[in-house]
Amino acid sequence: MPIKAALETLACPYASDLLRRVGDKWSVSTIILLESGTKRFNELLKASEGISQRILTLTLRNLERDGFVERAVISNSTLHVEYSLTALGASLLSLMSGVIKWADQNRDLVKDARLKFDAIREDRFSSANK
Amino acid sequence: MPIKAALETLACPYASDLLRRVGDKWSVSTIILLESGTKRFNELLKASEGISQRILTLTLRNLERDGFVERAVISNSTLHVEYSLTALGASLLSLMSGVIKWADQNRDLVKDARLKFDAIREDRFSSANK
DNA sequence: CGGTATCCGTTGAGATACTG
DNA sequence: CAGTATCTCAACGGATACCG
Repeated sequence: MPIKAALETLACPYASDLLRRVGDKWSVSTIILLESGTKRFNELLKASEGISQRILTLTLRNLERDGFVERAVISNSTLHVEYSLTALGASLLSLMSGVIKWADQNRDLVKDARLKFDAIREDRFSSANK
Repeated sequence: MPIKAALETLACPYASDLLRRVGDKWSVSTIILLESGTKRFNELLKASEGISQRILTLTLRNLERDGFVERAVISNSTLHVEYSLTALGASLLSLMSGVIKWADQNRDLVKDARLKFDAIREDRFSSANK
């Protein structure tokens, strides 16, 4: 039913918007890291292997902007910033859990499809490439 | 439970992969267009306002490669190509229907969060920009 | 009709160095 | 500690022209 509605209004801008936000390289893994509770910037940095400081900052800002993540500066003597999921972020995470489950259940089908597709393309161009 | 598992294996590559594929500009709307049945290339082109031939081709190739869409060349006198969802593609679409529903239900919360966030940033930089 | 080839501007992402 | 600044490279997306 939601799909029919989306079709009638031609495309579904809100879902596209969401998927583009969450379809970047680090957003989902960051949200997942925050599932187990509040984390500091450097905790997230260490837990996300391969991310740079700059990209983590951008990722967190984007998530914060959409209301999925909350940033709290703890006023101590030393600089201390804590990130946590908002209620909306937790809701998003439970949506993502469905996606994760689906991706896991169907990963072999996707893998096989790719192998098959790439093999055919390989055949088509093998003479030209050689 | 799937999230816990994903956390333990550190990140969820299959879901990230899926979201990046489906997080591009045209994949979801293309899949939605194919929900109502087989479509020809130019039907999809006309139904997707703003897309170019090249991008539609790339979008369809990617969807085909992952096994979500099937391409069939109809051997008539004139060139005729039909695209349709595979079973896997239909399954993906029903997953996406959940995403579409969520995005629709929470769009105001996201919108408000953005307005608030942007207003604060505006304040912070208004003196510098003026 | 259903594509490819080419070019080109914009955005995403990483490395590195510096700072309140 | 938690960022910002700057630079660089690659990927994405669009315009246009051509082709079997």
